[in-house]
Amino acid sequence: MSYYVTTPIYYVNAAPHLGHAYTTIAADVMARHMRQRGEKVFFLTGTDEHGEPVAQAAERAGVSPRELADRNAQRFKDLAPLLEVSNDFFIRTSDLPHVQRVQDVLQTVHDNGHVYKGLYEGWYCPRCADFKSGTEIGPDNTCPIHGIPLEWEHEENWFFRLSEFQKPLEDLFDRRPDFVAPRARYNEARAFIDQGLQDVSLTRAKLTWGVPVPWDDSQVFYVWFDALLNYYTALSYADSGRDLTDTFWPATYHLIGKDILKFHSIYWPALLMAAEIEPPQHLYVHGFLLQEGQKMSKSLGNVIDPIQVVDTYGADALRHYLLRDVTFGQDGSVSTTAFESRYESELANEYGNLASRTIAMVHRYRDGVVPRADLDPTLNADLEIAQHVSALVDKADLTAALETIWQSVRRLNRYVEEQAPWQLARDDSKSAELDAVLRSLIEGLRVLTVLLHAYLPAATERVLTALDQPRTDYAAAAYGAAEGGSGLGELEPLFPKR
RNA sequence: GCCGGAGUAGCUCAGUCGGUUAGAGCAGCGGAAUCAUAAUCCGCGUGUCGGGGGUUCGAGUCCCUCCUCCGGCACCA
Repeated sequence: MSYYVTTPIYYVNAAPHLGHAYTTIAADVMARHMRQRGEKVFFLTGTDEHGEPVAQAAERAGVSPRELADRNAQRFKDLAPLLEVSNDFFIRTSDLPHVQRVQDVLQTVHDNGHVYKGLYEGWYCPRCADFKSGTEIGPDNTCPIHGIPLEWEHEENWFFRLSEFQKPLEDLFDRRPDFVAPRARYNEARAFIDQGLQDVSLTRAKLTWGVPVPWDDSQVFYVWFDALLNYYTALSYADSGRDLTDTFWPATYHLIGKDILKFHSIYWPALLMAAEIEPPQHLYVHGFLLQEGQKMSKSLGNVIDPIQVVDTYGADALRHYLLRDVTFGQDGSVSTTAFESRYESELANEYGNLASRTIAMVHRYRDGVVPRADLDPTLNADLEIAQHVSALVDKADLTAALETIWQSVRRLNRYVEEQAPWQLARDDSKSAELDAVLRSLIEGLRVLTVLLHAYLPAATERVLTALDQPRTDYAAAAYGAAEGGSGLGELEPLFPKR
């Protein structure tokens, strides 16, 4: 089966921050997990580069929009490897093949009769690259997000007949109750549809930094349509010379933040239907990371800097923290003290030290060779959790999946205390017992490490190397999948105390 | 105003179809152990499950109502 997961493309004008890292990490965990299961995976992230704000910033900087975009996109591109993120491609909406493909698709929408010419006017925020209405307009006609004055704009442009898709969208939502998750977000989108859809402006006349409208060269496409199409266009050129569209479309999961729900749950499927392309399978809407009860925002200056955290603690630590401390799908608070606490008590003390003590005991008591003994069956229930974990990841319940694994990490530490191998080692008549305990511990550690691999790619790699059991495929996550007899290497502390 | 979500131990949160004395982690206190990154393990909670009312043999879990916070939409401007 094929599995296609995407992050939103990040607007290139902003600097990468924890929120970007969060979504990207979550998508990466899903992608890595599915690869372990042998699925054919494609994982896409990238940057959204068109629109007025970039053009303006470029002008201020005295460079072309393209040059500015090149410079800023690089920061997002660099973030992925830093976070141990394994995206298969990084799309930029300024990529020529993307631009061409957007034109193709939207030409089809036009040719299918879903586009007409109309007059658009309203209050426009150049930084949002969007017209504003209703409560979106702050006091004295300012943008409530940016606080800057809105500009009254009116222009003739092309409209997309969104209203025609009222019924098709209702049908889509009726037919597929899991189209948008969590449920609360489904309801929210559904409510928006139920109140009646109005046509939306598809193009802009005043902009130059955008995808030109093929049937009207005085216009470019409104940046949102250009941006949404990235999920589809990327497949056509990501793998040079080969079109992956038939393999991976429709996308399995678009991960998005709740702020862009409307575009993804309404405009996007409607647009695809207008182009006679199948809508994606699932949208999964995660929450916001809050600090001291407030949404993180650069302007508030209260952001945990992911680059700094990775620098000090490593990418695994950040990945673990974000998916463990914040229930995926809900808003959650984050703080440096909570981060440090998770790092020390869970990564260093529980998992890291479990690996250290287990491997050390095999070295000390059995010269570093895992005994060929039977496994202790009392651990079966705690270690045969692979199916349960994968079922949770299928639902994008990444926090519950990690919690499930972690229960068993704790179980193994308890097992060490219960069995007290150091006492068995003092009594020659207990030698067989000690063999069984050590073998079971090593095997348990290995199973949990395979399961954790999607979350902690770097640390688990080191553990599996030390165990001389490099397999990470999902079948290897079965208790007993590895035989005894391996010679163990050394393992430096996985998560050293800071 | 309408719709949704949330309100559970000092903190962060689980509680599936209503059912045994309401749970976990963290923090705190006491203890055990010594394989390990002084890492682990055990023990210790008198919580008005936001308030009130109702249904039920039985409600954190269902219904009504009110309060607070968050979000979506609408209205006003």
